[in-house]
Amino acid sequence: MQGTEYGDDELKQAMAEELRQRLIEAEREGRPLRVYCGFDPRTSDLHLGHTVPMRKLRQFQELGHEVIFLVGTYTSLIGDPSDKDKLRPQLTPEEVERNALTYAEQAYKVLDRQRTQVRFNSEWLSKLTFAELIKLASNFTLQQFISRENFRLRWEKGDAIYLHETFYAIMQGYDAYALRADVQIGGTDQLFNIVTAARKLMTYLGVKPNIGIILGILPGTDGEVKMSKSLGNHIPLLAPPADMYGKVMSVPDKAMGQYFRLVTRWTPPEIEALERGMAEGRLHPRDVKMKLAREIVSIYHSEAEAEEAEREFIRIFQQGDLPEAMDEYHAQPGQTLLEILTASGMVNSKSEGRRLIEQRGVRLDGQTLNDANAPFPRSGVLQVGKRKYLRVTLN
RNA sequence: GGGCGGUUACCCAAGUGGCCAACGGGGACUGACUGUAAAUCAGUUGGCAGAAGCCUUCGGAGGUUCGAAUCCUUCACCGCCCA
Repeated sequence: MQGTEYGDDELKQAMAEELRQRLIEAEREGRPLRVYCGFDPRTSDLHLGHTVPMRKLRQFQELGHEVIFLVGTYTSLIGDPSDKDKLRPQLTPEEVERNALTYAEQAYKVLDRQRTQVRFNSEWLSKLTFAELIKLASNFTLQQFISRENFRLRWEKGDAIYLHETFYAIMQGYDAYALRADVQIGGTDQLFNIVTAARKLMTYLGVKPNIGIILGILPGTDGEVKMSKSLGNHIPLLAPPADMYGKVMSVPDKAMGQYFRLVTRWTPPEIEALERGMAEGRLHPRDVKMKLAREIVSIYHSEAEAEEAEREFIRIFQQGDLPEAMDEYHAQPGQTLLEILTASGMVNSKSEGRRLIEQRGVRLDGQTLNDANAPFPRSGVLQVGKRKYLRVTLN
């Protein structure tokens, strides 16, 4: 149960106990547990946050259980209204299909391809009739929804809550029923959907309710809020090794514990040893974070690439050296600094370039440049801000 | 269906005829400090030019005015209250 977070000890114990019972039961029936987690294919760009439930699925897989990777195709067709007033364009079935495939492909960085069933919830949700929906919906009251924190806050703020948003819980509950799931995995934001909605509907429909495994939410690189692409605090799974390493290093110290538990392969005793080491001052947080970064890059790339990324990181940030690879730009004679900055895409506009120059953020081979309109002096490495480099050659 | 209120830059939000490219906060970016950070401090945050200045922006479209984010008309969307 590492990394779980029910926010309620009683619930946690009840779920742990029920899981134990279900395991015994399944054992007796000579079957594995059916474990699933749903994923939203609205985006195809997975990040570390997505891997948290996947990692838990993987553990079940390794213990020989049946794992279902459920793609929420039907949900995506409808379009998630949770971003209040922004109308999301509805995705076409083709787009959803395409996203789903690249999604699953990235998921196999964590999951065992051979032992993963991929299912799409449109399979059964598209066949539900209105009459069936009425019956399902009659299991819930408006009060239940309004008392959920995310709805309550919006309710109190006077923000719109659309009627069909309440369908989400019902749809998800029906997924669990359709799959006859023993266990459903999700983040704390899914607590209501998994524990309340799914269990209620499954019981109503006459099957054994699923057991919820509720995982903590991985904070983004800011260390504060949930990792998400739209907040720009995400670490994409497809990030190159050096970039991934650097992004992990930029995570504030206080969030390290959550990273240890949610996205590494480390065992609880190993994690405890690291934390104790830091608390007692024997281990430097920086070194521990470097170990963390190396671990994460190893998972998604390789041991060798992780070491390479680390060397690169040490060279650039700890020794102030230059990165090995950088973009090149061939300057024309007489071209000004400002022109080169914009033409090479180092800045978005001339105003931005001027601003950076004024702020002493533009350097050529370590020497600050301060004249935007002067012709570029010579070949060399142009650095903009902390981490943008460009090799400029001037004939 | 009726009455009222709202829609401002990446987000929240102030501004109710000129002093508005638009207060403040968050975020982001730059610099200092550092462990790469975080915290802190200083600065920047529409574009063109960088001297003055010009252009585009305050839900959409039109109008009034020397002049509009601010007034009027209309359309769209949202909220509240009443039915």
